[in-house]
Amino acid sequence: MRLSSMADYAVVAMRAAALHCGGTRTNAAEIAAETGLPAPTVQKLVSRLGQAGLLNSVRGSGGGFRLARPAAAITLADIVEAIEGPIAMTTCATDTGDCAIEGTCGARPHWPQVNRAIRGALEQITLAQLAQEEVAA
Amino acid sequence: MRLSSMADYAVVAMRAAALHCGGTRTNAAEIAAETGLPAPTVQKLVSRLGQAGLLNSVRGSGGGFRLARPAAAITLADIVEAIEGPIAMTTCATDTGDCAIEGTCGARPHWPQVNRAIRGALEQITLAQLAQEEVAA
DNA sequence: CCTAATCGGAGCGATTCGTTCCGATTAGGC
DNA sequence: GCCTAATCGGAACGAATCGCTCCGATTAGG
Repeated sequence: MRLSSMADYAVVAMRAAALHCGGTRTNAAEIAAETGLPAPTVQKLVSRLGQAGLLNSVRGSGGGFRLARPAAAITLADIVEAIEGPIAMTTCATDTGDCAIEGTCGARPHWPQVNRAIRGALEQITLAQLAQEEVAA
Repeated sequence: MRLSSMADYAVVAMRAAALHCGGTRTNAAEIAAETGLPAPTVQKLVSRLGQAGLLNSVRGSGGGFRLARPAAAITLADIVEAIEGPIAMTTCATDTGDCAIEGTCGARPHWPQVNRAIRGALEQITLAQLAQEEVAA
């Protein structure tokens, strides 16, 4: 019920990237300096975020990355899924057959409902909202 | 973003306990047999759940435990908090001062809002709903 | 008073997570 | 056209948490 540190840092890093909203490319070192996160960790984060399609990255000298979509079109659910994989409370919701009590688990049919509720809550928070200084009422 | 196996099992165990709704005491071994969970694990679960006040346990020969409240008055949030502690996406939401980037973390003011949304989603699911065979629309 | 059964807490092993380092790739300068 | 420098991408190591199991404390029943 607590998201991993990597996902936590990813949100912070994405917020920092969003503050470069003018379309100017930034790089991992700059994000690390602005956020105070360890530089290698930021590198790993942008790598994962790039694979997920949230960041467009350019390699080589003078390269860097920028948001692939407007900040308003990126939600917390997108960022969390990019780092942690599908949002699911239980393993049985995504994988099949690896649960020993699958046969007798009467709670299983109810998990999709819970997952939808959680995911819906995260989809309502956009990166644009997080980029604001003040918290919305 | 994925709850621990212990919390997952706790939900299954609590559901099994709720099926003994007639007020009859059950014991850890019985729950283990019904759910297929390892008996020692069930013992640890009921211990934690008893401390949290969700189960009333009676020790000694012929002892056991039963729900401390009606199933409709126990929510997923209660069970998860009993096993995993306070529901919080980030550590900075509960603890203070242990975050290295606390000063520069602009995302921090927004986390309470997220936490409330998640917790609200879990509070809407009661143990009585989980005890039903069919999933509610 | 003794025995048996159950809850409660402590210890160990395994898996995952987080961090760090090194290689592959590409733009810029000579 | 070639070389250099800078950046992303993936792989390996160490640490911490989590999950499982065993043993002791407590209490009802005989």
